[in-house]
Amino acid sequence: MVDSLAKNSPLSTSREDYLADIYRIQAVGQSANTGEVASHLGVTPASTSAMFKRLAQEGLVNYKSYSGVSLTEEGERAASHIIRRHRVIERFLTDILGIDWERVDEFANRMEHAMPDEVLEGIERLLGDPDTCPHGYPIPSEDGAIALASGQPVESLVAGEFGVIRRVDESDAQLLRHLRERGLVPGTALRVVDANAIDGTRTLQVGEATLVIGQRIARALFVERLAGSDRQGA
Amino acid sequence: MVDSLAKNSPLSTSREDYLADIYRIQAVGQSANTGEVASHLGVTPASTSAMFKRLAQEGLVNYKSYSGVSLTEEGERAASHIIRRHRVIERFLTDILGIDWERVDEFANRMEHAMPDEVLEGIERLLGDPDTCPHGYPIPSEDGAIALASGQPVESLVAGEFGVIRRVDESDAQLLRHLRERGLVPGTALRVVDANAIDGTRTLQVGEATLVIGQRIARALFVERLAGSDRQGA
DNA sequence: TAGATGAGTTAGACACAGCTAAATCCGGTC
DNA sequence: GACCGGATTTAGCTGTGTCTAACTCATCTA
Ligand SMILES: [Mn+2]
Ligand SMILES: [Mn+2]
Ligand SMILES: [Mn+2]
Ligand SMILES: [Mn+2]
Repeated sequence: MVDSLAKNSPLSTSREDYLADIYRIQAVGQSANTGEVASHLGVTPASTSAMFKRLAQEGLVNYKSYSGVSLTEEGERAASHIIRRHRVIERFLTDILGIDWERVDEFANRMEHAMPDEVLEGIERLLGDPDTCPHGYPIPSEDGAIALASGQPVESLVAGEFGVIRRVDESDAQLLRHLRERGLVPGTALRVVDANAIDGTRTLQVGEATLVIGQRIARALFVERLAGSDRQGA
Repeated sequence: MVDSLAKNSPLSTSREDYLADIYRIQAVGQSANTGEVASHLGVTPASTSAMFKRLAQEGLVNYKSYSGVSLTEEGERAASHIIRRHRVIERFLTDILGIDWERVDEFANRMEHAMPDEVLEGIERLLGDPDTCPHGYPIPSEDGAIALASGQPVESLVAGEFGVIRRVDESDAQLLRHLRERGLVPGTALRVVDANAIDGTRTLQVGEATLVIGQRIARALFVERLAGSDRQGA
């Protein structure tokens, strides 16, 4: 309590990156421990340990030695603010500047710390207040409210089912490029033609094309299942 | 020479700000001494002195103790690159986002350090490769070439002369707001109706309106003189 | 249940970029 | 030509965020 008197001083770039990473880890239900965060951010566990202590000191996380951190209410507010920036910037880069979606995370990761609020709002207006980043993840509103990440993995669909891609795993640029080149992006409709139980491959109908995907991709595509899941031959 | 082996590592935010400031000082023919730079950047002379030493070490400036710095060729290249970013971002903020021109310097000053080259190029394309920042200062090309700052102060015009505003002093946000509110922006044509020798005020004809300006503004507006400088009554 | 093992923390160091206070220099003034 | 005052530099310190190396803890195994 004593610490949070010097309020409203902006968080350092490093703090913002740590908080956002903790947020993303928590969002998928994992626990944010030292090693996890360290490897995501490309720093040593020692550095992460030191930062956990600082963040705890400042009331942004709850920190129990040897067992990781969780965001406090204040930390969550700060984190969602950065995530919001990150995702809006990604949208800007793809939609307005035409940059490939596998590169925008890296760029947004730098820009997110330097964007004044007014500029972010201007960009949002320009974009028409988008709901998600280009990869389909929800953009938190200014008060921190955020929709649930939508969709279930294609892996969970059985032969004959229809779905629309709502979101894709955005953690690997190679994978993202691969998906883009095949048109596997949010908004695309598909049908699972066949699921091969032996080797885990699936055959998808995407528009006119048919393509076979493996487990990796079946787990990276999150779809909204459509009602017309009729038996395949008809 | 020995130092510049570890090339291409990006310059720190601080170094970029110092270099850009030295560049701007040199561009108006002044010499970049410790006090000047310190007061522009809002740091102490001691800090500036330390930075001068670092920049000299790295081959970015020539530094003679007690007599200031000048940019080396390499330093000038780096500086013009930052100035370029700064001015392109300013254009983006005014032209695309509609932010008032008296606020964009502050924003651009943060954003200029975090903008990847590809993003800057995308923004330039979007803007149609502008020649100047919103205040009329030339944008250096990617190879560092830069046009001369155009125009002569309104102060140098005599009664009856016509001019078009090409550039305005951008160092004071208050002044910029004042100018904007009166339509005194690049591209605006004006005529000097009268120059009062006693108190230094001038009467300008701007479109339909007539307005009286003092010395401060007469020195802040840089115009291109137009040929039709006919005597006033006839 | 006593180690072994691997994850996590601490200790000590470094680079950066800022500060204050105390020298020091340099360009005039007398 | 000595001296004075303001500008500049130096000395010493701080805070941030990183690292490596050495440690300590928690847990799982034998
Ligand atoms: Mn970041
Ligand atoms: Mn994304
Ligand atoms: Mn800057
Ligand atoms: Mn400008």
